[in-house]
Amino acid sequence: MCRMARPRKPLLSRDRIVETACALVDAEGLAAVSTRRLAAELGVSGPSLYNHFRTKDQILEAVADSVSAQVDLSMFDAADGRDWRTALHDWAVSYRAALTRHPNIVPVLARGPGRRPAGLRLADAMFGAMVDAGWPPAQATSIGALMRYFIMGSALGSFAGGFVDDETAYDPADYPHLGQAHLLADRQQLIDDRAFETGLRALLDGLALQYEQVGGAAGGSSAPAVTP
Amino acid sequence: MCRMARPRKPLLSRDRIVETACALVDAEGLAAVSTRRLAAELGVSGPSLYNHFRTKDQILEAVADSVSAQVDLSMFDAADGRDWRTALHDWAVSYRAALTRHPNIVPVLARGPGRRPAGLRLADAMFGAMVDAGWPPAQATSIGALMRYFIMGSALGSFAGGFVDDETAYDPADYPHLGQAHLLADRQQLIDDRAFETGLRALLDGLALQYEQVGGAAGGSSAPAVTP
DNA sequence: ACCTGAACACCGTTCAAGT
DNA sequence: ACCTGAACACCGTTCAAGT
Repeated sequence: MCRMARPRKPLLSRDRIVETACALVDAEGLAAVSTRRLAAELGVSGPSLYNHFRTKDQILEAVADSVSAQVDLSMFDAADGRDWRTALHDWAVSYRAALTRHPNIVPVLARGPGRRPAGLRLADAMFGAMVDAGWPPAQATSIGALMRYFIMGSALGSFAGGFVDDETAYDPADYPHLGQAHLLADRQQLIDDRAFETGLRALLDGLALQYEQVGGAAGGSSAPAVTP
Repeated sequence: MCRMARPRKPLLSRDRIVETACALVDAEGLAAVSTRRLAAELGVSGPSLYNHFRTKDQILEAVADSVSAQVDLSMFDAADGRDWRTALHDWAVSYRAALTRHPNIVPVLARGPGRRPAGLRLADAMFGAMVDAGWPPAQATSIGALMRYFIMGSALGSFAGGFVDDETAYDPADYPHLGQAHLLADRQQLIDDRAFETGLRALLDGLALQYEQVGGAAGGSSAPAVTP
């Protein structure tokens, strides 16, 4: 039919692999991703993937990075150091929202940014914003770390979902205070949302206290800097 | 030589399997634990394990629970509700210490207590102590959850170790604030320790603020209770 | 350049067989 | 009761072969 020799389009691309892998992880979990299964989902045979990624792990890393890329960083743009608290809050909420949209990939994200570009952009933006806001670099590093602990921990496993949804699971003789624990599974999202908000507020309140002691405001962009 | 027919001791026991599995996880990571490898370490063949555990996952659950059992809970014994802050601090430190002694099993622990006895004892003790200290049950649940987020997150992956130890890894053109990030890998433990202490202090400071608002002290054992 | 089938050295788990 | 070898249906990855 067609006389012109047109180049056949490749069946696969990195983007298509990452998208399909992400959908598979979301739908069936990390364990469901085998190279053969993923390839089948893409309509090719297993080894084909190795033309586009060096290992299966790099596919998962790419999925993780695509999730990191969904985190809003625009709150750090306003170079006004005075509002570090609001920025940190909004960033944390956006970060957690991205993770809870794809909870099954969190264990991969939790390994750290490594060489993943979106993960590094995220770390860079928040560290820079804290330093601009007047936090000493060592403290800004601590804030980056502790926010990460809290956010990853909150997304890694539901607290409520960690209990079994079975009335008879927790004998009051063994665990006198866990009588209602099996109910947690029901209201998972509500309980985890509330705990996250409570913890985030406590964290920010506590950091604000430390910010006063460190005299952070002096380093902000709206005041003369005292540190180099 | 021996005339008496003495019953031959079984080669395996649940305890010996758990101990060996824990040592293997510590030394070589979760990925190194296959039933065949673990069995070889124990001097038996792979399928033998199934006489003592129903699945490989249950072996890992048992390892995780043995780590939970190392967490000190004695600070919750003193039924004196007034010192919830100190108790919570000491508990968090002991919890994290247990996890960082066995970091490779943390992903399993992070799935939640489920039906693991030591994990449930831990949740029960801390929830009970917070309620005794005057926290309303819903708030005590939030505290249990948010402490868990923070502690698990801090143990799950080193923040510092999540960066690559390579001077050329982070181009300042791409990541203007990550110039020193490759140094983090060097001082991993120091940086993570400091971030944990900073975060824990902030969390407790923030919770103390909320405790005042909730009028928590009124429910403590040293004052007349106002709630049923 | 990109995809394939065959192959290698592994997996977790089951089961009939031994003691 | 507890351990074994053989077997099943899988893995991730390599590689020579095709286009």
